[in-house]
Amino acid sequence: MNENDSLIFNMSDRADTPSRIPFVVQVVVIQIVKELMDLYTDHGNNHKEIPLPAGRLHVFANDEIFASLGAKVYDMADNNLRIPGNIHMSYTPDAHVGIGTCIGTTAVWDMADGYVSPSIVGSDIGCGMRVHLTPLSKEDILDKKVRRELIRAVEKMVPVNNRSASTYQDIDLEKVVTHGLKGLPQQYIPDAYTPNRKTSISHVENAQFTFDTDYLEYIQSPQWGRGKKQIGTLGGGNHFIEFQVIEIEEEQREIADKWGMKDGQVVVMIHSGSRAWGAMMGREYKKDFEIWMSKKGIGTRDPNLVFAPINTDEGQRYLNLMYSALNYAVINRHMIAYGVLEGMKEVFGSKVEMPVLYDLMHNYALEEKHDGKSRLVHRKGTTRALPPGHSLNATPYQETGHPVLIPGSMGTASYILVGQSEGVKNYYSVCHGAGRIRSRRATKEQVTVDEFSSSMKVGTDEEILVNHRSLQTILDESPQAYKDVDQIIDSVVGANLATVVARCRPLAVIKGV
DNA sequence: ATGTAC
Repeated sequence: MNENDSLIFNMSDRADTPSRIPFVVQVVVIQIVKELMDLYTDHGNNHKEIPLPAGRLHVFANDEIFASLGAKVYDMADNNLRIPGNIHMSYTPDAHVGIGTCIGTTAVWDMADGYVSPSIVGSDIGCGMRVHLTPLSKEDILDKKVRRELIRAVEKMVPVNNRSASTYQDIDLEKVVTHGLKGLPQQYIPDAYTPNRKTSISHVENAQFTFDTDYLEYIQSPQWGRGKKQIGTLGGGNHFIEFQVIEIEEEQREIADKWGMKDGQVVVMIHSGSRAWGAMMGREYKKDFEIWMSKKGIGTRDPNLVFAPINTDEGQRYLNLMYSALNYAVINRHMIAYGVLEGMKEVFGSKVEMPVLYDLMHNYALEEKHDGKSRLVHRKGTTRALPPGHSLNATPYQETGHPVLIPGSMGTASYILVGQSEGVKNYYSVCHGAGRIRSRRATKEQVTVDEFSSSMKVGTDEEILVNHRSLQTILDESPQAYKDVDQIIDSVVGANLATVVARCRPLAVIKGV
């Protein structure tokens, strides 16, 4: 992609991010930023530092990806840097324009006197990834008939249509948003998730986020109904369930062994979030922040970017309720996986085990200790990648560091990485995926179904099977909508933020609508 | 991303 293309893309994205300042002024801003872009410092190892008018932006990208970033993403970073007291702001190579803040942003404030921004967390709070290992190898599901059967069996348990209701009526919503995985009935923490029942939830990043439950009183009654109805449902857009086959990276074979991963093994990768529960939170509390800002006379160049100090009623209400959405997202992925396990049992027999490898998020703000200080780390489309030995690692991963789950696109590859100690320079944040190069609308206009189906190898023995009769309905999720994931991985590996443990190629894909 | 918002 050349620079002109990226500029056109970013200009057309303006429609999604309306701004109250006149168009002419925006052009001037972009030109100022463009001049400053030439003044960036190159630290080497895919790490660039850009002196924007409002502060410094770190960019972790190889030269090719760096050259493809349009002016609009720098304009957005400049807006975000205007929030007082920012300590660190960065882009991972998958950075692209989002609402108020780019996807691919890591932004940090001190807990003591810092700010929180629902715009930097983004709309799908707690959205993230989960991977389960299976006892199957590629040969077991190469037959298309078997894969079709598997897709059908999973769809019986995991609703993929927007309005279909949860399979589970015996889950107490208040319990799970309060206690996370610990609030689930015991039968949903099956032995088959792990050889040892006791460890199954210690494998995930956070089994429970604690918060002041008095704030749950702010949740309106329709939300409780909707939340209950959507437990264990997939959602639409980029959310998916994939059956993938893994190839271990030679140099990391030792870690792969410890994680129980083998060459040619089939794994289940899940991408989903907090559904309507978290979406409501973002919408509802954005209003709170707007009122706070107008009371204080604080304006922004982008009305979609709202923020308030952590130590305000508004900040506290948002943070506490955001944690309920993180709990929702984790149990939602857990229950999706439970549905997949039931589907697997139907096809491969009741003895199938499906241990969870890991579950982690890429949209949230979390209090973390850095340099001995408590800081609020916002990750909007970035993934935490803790290095070996870091004390925040989940118990089974203390020694190795935890698996970092990075989806590609449905026609390419996904990756499992592990963090590096040098990642401290970016608050241990890496990319969250390939990142879009085209908006949904632009993809539908520019990519044909033929191009899409040829990248899915339709009609060949290597065909990646999809649960949709026609690819037309999910055209905006075609591989052509995304950056080249190999370039993204090359960027973070070259920046010494993480290394590759395994490459995962899709064999079957389940998408929502 | 979202029973796609006012």
